[in-house]
Amino acid sequence: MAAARTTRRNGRRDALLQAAAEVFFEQGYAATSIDAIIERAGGSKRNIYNEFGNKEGLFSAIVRESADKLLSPLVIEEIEGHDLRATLTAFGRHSMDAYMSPTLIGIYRIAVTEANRFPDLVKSFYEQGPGRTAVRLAEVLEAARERGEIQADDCLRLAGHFVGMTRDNLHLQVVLGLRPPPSDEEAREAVASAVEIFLNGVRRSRK
Amino acid sequence: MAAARTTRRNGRRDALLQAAAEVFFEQGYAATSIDAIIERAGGSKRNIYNEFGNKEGLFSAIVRESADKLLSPLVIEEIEGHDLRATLTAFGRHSMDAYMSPTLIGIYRIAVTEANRFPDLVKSFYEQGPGRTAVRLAEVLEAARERGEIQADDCLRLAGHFVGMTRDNLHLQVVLGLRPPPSDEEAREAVASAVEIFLNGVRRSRK
DNA sequence: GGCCTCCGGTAATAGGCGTTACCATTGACG
DNA sequence: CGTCAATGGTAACGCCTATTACCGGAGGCC
Repeated sequence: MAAARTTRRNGRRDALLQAAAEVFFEQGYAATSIDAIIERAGGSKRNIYNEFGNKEGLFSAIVRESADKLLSPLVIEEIEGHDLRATLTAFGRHSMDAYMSPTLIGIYRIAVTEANRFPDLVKSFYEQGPGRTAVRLAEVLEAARERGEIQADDCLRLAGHFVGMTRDNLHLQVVLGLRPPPSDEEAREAVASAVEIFLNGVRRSRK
Repeated sequence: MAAARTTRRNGRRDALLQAAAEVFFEQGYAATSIDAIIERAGGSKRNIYNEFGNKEGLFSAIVRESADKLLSPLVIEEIEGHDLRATLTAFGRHSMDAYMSPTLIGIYRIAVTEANRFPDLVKSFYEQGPGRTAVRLAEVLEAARERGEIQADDCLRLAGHFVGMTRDNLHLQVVLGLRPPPSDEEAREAVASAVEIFLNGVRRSRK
């Protein structure tokens, strides 16, 4: 059967993706050479060109597959049902973990510079990630608004404020390589503080 | 006198910086060729190598000089003296204008990808820009805390929350090229909304 | 005006890049 | 066991890049 050949091929495919991701995230797209990837993955360039067609194809595959892997739990997971504070806290923690993961930091770094080269890729990355997160959170807030727990004009804007508050300067510093990702403890504190301010800020008593 | 020669030289220097900035911000560091810069600026490569030594020197000069130009008003300007709402609003508007300016967006894009190549440059960029902004805002908040207007544990963290809230997903979308910088009207609304939530959130009455 | 220094344009150098042509090898299949 | 298609390694190609060697000319200085 051809199955053996196929699984070996998939293993090699994964190894290539893994190695390529490392180099791309370290060096950026333009500064990464196919040779450098092969040096890390073993084998020969022919592997890459057989599997992904060219450099752009390889990079697209990386972004698509790692974004899928990292972002889908954020959407699927059901974090409603508790009170708003618990929901926001869980939400904040999940999105913080996702955004600070080395893979997403790497993708973010390249997405930012190569937005011109890969506009579609970047667009779908945003919509599956931060965009969808904000929309999802806006729905939660909308429900709370209907229950009379909070006061709000524009729930989507509010959602943006919340995720912005959790991102903070932390994300910026990590992305710029000025500090390592936060520990669990730091993440917990940052989210708790943001939740507190946010809840107070949008409480029904508001002006 | 050698003055004529010197001013002509400075004019050329500025033209080079200007053209180089455009290309760097459009294409990224690695993908930008010296030839492309010269094509836009006129003259010959020798100009660049005489003036800046090499590609890295040119890029460093761009970042240093435009960061100076854009960020210093944010620090020097005295926006205290009014009540906290007015101060926060002015602060939010100024920082939003700065962060959304094409130049700073361009620098940000490259800083993110080339953090490995220019660690010192990136560090000083952060410290002169977002870092100093947060520290400055923290002082303002600290004063308000001492006056009993707000309740707070960690004013620096609070300051981070505020700037994060104004950055929102807006900054992300602009940086990814998914939308143009906000109009004055949009900026005004976003800042007003953030100020409102923030003020409510940290008000003395807080729990 | 003559000298001399500095500046800027041209073209060369040396290396690196993505991509592909070519060939040896391998492993499935009858 | 022989055939054949797919696979993967090597080396080459053509292009592009940062950097510099060289040289002609312009402008300050005496």
